[in-house]
Amino acid sequence: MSVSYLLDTAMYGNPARHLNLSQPHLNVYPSAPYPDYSGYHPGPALGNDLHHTGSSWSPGFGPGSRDDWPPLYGHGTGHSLPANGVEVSVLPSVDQGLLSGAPVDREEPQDWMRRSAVPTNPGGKTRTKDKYRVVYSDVQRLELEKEFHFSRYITIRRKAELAGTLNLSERQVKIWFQNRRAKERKMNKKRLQQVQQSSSGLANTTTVSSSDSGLMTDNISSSIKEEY
DNA sequence: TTGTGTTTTACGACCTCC
DNA sequence: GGAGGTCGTAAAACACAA
Repeated sequence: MSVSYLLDTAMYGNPARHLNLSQPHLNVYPSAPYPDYSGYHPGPALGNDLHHTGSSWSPGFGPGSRDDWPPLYGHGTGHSLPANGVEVSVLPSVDQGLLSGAPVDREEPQDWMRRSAVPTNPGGKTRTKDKYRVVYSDVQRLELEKEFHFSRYITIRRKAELAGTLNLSERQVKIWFQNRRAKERKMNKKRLQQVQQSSSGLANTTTVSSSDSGLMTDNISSSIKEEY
């Protein structure tokens, strides 16, 4: 099980999300599954709880060191994880049907506990040798991907909502979107190069004018856009 | 195992816009 | 000047072949 599976089966099969939100990006779900979401391959140990990442932060990573870090990172959120490692109730604005209806793999409690090894961060720095970065949970990434599908650029309001919902800081959400756009550009570039390589092979046998090749590039670009 | 390549968070530098 | 954008990069996390 992976997020991509969830995106394919649950996310796109349930386009009626955010209907209760005043979001400008409506009716933007593509009919086809998102083709570029291929990266992330969580292993069986990856869970769907929203807390294992948060609990993996030492108090030094909490609000004391970063203003915009959610209280989650300071521990003591008061949440108790159920046996299946998922606490859906922490996603009040998230599509509950998605979370409850999709056949999500549940990791064993010992898995998220194992991944929640709490580092110490006496210096209070953002990056330390102990914990350079956290790994977002499946649910967090799924919701971020869903939002990214809605819009490549998240609004301030939606960013705040998502941050609160996913127990991430707004900064984390912002950076996630930046990284996600970078990933998309990288994939588009790669795809374009592949197509151009194959088309250059054709150019050896058939003469293609420069204007035609430019048109082909435009077509490729438009086709890529249409995929979103 | 382990070595290696890829992906995922996170940041700094720099730029643009308001 | 602050917020947020891209670009480049560091390093952890992960996948996988040998």
